[in-house]
Parts: sequence; structure tokens; C-alpha cells
Amino acid sequence: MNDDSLRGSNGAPLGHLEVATERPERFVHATPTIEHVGRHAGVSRQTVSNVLNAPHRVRPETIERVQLAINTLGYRANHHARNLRTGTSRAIAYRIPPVVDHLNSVMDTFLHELTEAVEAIGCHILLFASNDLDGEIARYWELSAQSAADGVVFSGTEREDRRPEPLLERRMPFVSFGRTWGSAEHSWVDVDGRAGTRLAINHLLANGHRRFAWLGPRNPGVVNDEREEGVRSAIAEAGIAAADLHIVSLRDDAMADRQAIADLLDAPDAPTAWVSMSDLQALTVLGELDARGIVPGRDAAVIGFDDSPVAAYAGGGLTTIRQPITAVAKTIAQLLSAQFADPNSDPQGVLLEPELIVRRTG
Amino acid sequence: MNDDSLRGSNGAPLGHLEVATERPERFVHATPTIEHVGRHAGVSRQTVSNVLNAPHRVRPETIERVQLAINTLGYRANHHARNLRTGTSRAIAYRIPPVVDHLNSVMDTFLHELTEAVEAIGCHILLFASNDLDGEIARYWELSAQSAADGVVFSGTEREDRRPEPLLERRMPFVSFGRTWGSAEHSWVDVDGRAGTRLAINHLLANGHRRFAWLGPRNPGVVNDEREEGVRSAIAEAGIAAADLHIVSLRDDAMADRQAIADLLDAPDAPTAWVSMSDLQALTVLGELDARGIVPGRDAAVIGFDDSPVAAYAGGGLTTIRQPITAVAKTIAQLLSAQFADPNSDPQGVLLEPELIVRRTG
DNA sequence: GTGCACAATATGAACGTTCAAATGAACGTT
DNA sequence: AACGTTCATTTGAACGTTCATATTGTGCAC
Repeated sequence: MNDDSLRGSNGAPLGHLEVATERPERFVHATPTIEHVGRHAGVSRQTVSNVLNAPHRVRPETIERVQLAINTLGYRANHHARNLRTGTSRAIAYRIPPVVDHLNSVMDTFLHELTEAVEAIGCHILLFASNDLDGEIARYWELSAQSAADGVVFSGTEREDRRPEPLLERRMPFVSFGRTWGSAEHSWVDVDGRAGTRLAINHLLANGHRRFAWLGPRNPGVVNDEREEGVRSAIAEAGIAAADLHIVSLRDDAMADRQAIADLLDAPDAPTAWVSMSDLQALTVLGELDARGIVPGRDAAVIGFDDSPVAAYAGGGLTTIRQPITAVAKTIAQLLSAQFADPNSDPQGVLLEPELIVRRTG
Repeated sequence: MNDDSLRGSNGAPLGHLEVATERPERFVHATPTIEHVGRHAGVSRQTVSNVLNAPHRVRPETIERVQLAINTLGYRANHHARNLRTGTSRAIAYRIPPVVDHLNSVMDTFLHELTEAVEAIGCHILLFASNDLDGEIARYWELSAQSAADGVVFSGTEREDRRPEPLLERRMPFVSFGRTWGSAEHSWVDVDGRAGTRLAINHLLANGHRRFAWLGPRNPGVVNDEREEGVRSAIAEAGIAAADLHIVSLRDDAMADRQAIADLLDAPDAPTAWVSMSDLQALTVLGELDARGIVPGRDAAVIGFDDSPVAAYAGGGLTTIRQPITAVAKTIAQLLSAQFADPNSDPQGVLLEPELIVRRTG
């Protein structure tokens, strides 16, 4: 590439595609640099840079001329050059949850919403996979060392989660979707599961139900504990005996779950109101009710969790507790943005309220 | 940062953390550069680079010394500097499908598998969102111009898909998940939907079924056409009249779908064998069968598509057609890798076979 | 011991951008 | 008319890596 050849239209923005025409044929699609744009508009490198990053410093007339050159040449700033110079990456790392977690679609929706939300703050999502927690933590360290990511978002938080500490130590901005009771202080966004199940139970109480079942996971974590506590507290406040609440620990096995539900349904004083940790298992309840001629919404009530796509389909519309995923993602992006702006800003936790979507089954 | 201060242990790899200790406190976590590693190991920049990128050029003894320095200092190559210099980005762009498509979990699984698969070829996934096709195409152009991505993967292909052309013109490597009948020639990986439904129908025929229903989408695309053709051809080959195949066009409305299924079920000569374009709608069929006391797996058969998590749960185990998503993702990564290695390599299409997962319902 | 081939390592330049500082122009003030 | 101020723009340097090339060291043949 002849350096002088680009100097041709200096000061004379005729709008012809000098880069494309004066390069050999096979370089037709070579991307123009900021220098090419400058020459085309008859200004220097830095002025073009200023048009893009600090327009207030540039005369409006010049801006227009540069913009024309940018459009004519189809210029876009090279990400790597910019990031190298500024020491940023405009990327947020996110570990895509293992496939086994796909039982609930919340995480998938979350990833979509997160992608949109970080775009609003000028970033993109960099996905990675990892088999275990140690690998995940090692990856955060690497991404930071490679300056491949400016920030991290993680989900699937646990009690005393081990991820915050190394991230804080590395001074890597991050926000978790979910609280991490017992971990070092950090920014998080979460949905109030307790409030969610309380909404559900109070709704069921208002509809006259007095015997309840809570379908929770086999290995209860903090998330379940909170939701279950919401169930318990709402029931207790209504003056209902704890004996009228049945807790079912679901397994990962569909057959076993179905049997457990069936057994409870066939027991004397079976529950009439069912609240499940996920829509999918609520479906199983609907199936068993159906098998016994019990009509959900009339003789019994079933409430799911997450408002997943199955909820709208199953049993003519499953009542469910919806988490405000869009708001979660947007808030996470904002908290990240705040950390970018001021790395020493105080960590912030935001607890969002879920919503009860009332359909046919409850 | 004093440049000379780093020269201290030149040739004497004592293993002490000079970078960390000789910098002011607030720079403790500053990332070391290749230069620091070189000085620590008593070699030059380039030798360290060679250890990382072309070890065969370096004496084993030197490799060991450099590796020690790398580990001691915790060095990782800066992505942006490397990418700027090499003109690559080691990133694959993928548009995360709109939330509305989450009805089937295949795309979510695919994204996970794709993330793992591209890591195997040393890349990562760069996610972006877009409301429409034009935005998606514009985004590809931008990512290429910014050299933010080396390649593209896209899904949700359509007949005469508009995406291949601009990508080819830009000489951007890409592979589609799905064929694009009528578009310019390019690399793709797809699952043979026709083979999938033929597997299902032949299985049902072997089990004695003679009256069939195919549940397809309201707006049939190529994907449905192929699957439906598989159903038709298998039935025709068995010598069964076309009148014994009922086609149901599903809407996005659960109530309407349920009614359509119910109507067909209550019609004279109702189908006994149901094959659905997705597991979720197969659930609805199960529900309606149950309501009529028809036992799936005995009196009737229901087969879904995709082997989504609901399949294992619903109705005691839904028979379903599983797409080999892991293989799809791996093949896509390989085809991308081939294009990276030789940009002029011929486009390649790979059609993979689905599998029938036989459970209780069929 | 000189020359030569070859392996191992080092040096200068470049990738495309932004930062920091310098230059020049325009303008009102003295 | 000379002088600071401010605004608009330019210039040199730097970010951290790899490429291309130069240099040094080593073993071997003669």
C-alpha cells in the first residue's frame, strides 16, 4: 500500500472511494483506518478520533465533513486497537449455565435480556463454558489477565459463594444474579423469592384453600429456603397449622416425582393448593389431578414458577410466579456501568419483586 | 513505572515477584507484559512470544525458564494486542434468538454446545441481539469492519435466506445451523428433519397405527415442509391413504391449539398416532387424550420433537425425535476452523441424522 | 583455526487507536 | 501593536503483541 496514494483528495472531499479503487483487487474489502478517513476528509487522525469520542471539541462543519468520509469509506473503529490503547474491552463475561439447568427457561431468557441490556451500556457478552466452579474462577482470572473482559456477570449463586472473593481481589467489576449469603460484600441483583411464594399463598388463601403443598428441589439451596419460608410464613400468618402444609422434595427423576405427587394426592386430607418451584413440575401435578377427575381452578389450584413457555400451554394456562427478568438484566447492566465509572463505588444490592400471573389453574 | 526497575533479576530467575513488589501499592494487580516475563527469565520479548506460539524454535531449557517466569508473574497474553497485531479476534459472533423462540429449548442447548465447541478451536462466542434481519445483517457488517469477530454462526435459516450473501461479499467466514435453500452457496450444518419424521412414522407403523396426525406450525417454513414430507412419504410408502393423515396447523395460542387437537380427537376416525413439531405441543395432545381416557402408549401414540426437558417429565416420558445438537455444534466449529485455515476452501454442507428416543407415549 | 551451516535468540518496525502535549488561529483586552 | 485566552487541530508517543530481519552462538568439516 503506497502511503502517498492516499493523500490525493486532501482537503477535497469529492466522495470517491479512493481506498477501494487504488488498492489491488484482492484488497477491495480491506477495512479503512482512521488515517484513511482523516485524509479523505482533509483532517488528521486525531480529529477523526475526536469526532467519534469527543465531538464537542470539533467544529460542527468539520464533524460533518468527517462523518461524510466515514460513511463514504464505511469506516468503523478497530476494536482491538481501541481496546489496547484504552485498556478496556467493552466485554462482559458470562458463563453459560450447564445444559442440565435448562429445566427452567429462566436462565435462557436471562441471557437474552442480559445481552440486550449490556448493549445499552455499549458492551457485549463474551460467553464461556466451564465444567466446574474452579474452572469458572480460573477463567475469570484469565479473562482479567488477558484483559478480555471488563466485567463479569454470574448466576446460580450459592450460600458462601466462592466467586466474589477472587473477583474482588482482582478488582474485576462484577454483579451476580442472585445473592451470595455469607460471601464478601459485592453488587448483586435478585428476585425476592419469599415475596413470590407469599403472593401465591395469599392468593390461594383468598380463594378458600386451606391445605397446601410446596414442591421444592431435592437438594434445597438458599433459593428454595427463601421460597419455602415465604410459603410457611404466609400460611402461619393465616392461622393455619403447619401440619396442613406438605413439603415434597422433587428429584431429577420424572417418574419418582410423579409418584410422590400421586401418593400425596391419594393420602387422606390431600392438599388442594399446590405451589411448585418450577412450571414443569406443576405440569405433573396437573396431570395427576386430571387423572383423578379433579379440575384445576375449581376443585384444586396449581401455581408454578417462572412463567416459562410451558406455563401458557399447559392445562389451559398455568398460574405462575413470574420473575422480572428484563428488570434484573437492566439493573445488572446499570450496576456494572456504575462500577466502570467509579471502580471504588460502594457495592449495591437490589432486590426485585416477582409478580403473580393468574391464569386458569389457580 | 520505572523501566529500569524491571531489569533487576536479569538472568537470575530467583522467582521473586518483582513486578508486584516494585510497583506502587495500587498497581499490585497490574498485569505483567511479555516484556516483564522476558526480563524475569533473562530472555527477550520475542523468545517469550516464541515459547507461547512456536515452542519448537526454542531450546527446551529456555522454555522451562520462561514457563517458570510466566507462572511466577501470572502472565497471560493481552488479547487486544495480539489480535491487533495478527488481525484476528478469535471471536465468533452469534445472534441470540429472540425470546419468543424459546418455546423449544433446542436453540438454548445449541448455544451451550456451540460455546464449548468453539472453545475447542480456540475461540469464544460473542453474543449480540437484534430485533430484525436487517439489524442482524448490519451487525455482521459492523463486526467485520471493527474486526470484532473472525466468523459468524447463525440459526433460524429460511428459504432464500438473505444473510449468506453479504457475509460472502465481506469474505466473513460463517456456517449456518440450517440449510438456506436458494441462497448463495455456503457452509452449513443441518439435521435431516425428513429422516426424523420418517423414523417416527415407521416406528408407529410397526406398532400397528394406521391413522396419523402431524402437528406443524401455522406458518410453515422449510423446516416444517421437510418434516411434513417425511411424514407423508413414510405413510405413502406403507400404502396408507393420504386421507388418513391429518395436518394440524398450530398457532401461538395455547387455547386455540388445544381446541384444534380436541376437535380432531372427537372427529370420527380420529388419529391414533400423533407426531408433533415440538415436545410442548405433544404435551397438549397428551392432556386431551388423558381427558378422554385414552392411554398413550397403549390406545394411542404421541411423539414429540427435540427431546426437550419437558419430554422426560410429561406423561411419564414422551417419545421424541432428538436432534444431535452436540454433533451439530462440533461440526460447525470444524467448518469454521477450515475456513480460517483456508479462506478459499470450498463451502461444505453437512446433514446429520436425528434419533428416535422411545419412551412411554409411543 | 578458519569457514560454514544452522539453531537460538534479539532487535526494529508495525498493527490502529487514543493520550498528552504542542501548534496555530481567532479574538478580545490592555 | 503586543499579549494572554480559548478553541480547533495536529504531532509524537504509547498501548502489548507478532512479523521480518538481524545477530549471536555452536558444532562440524576441512
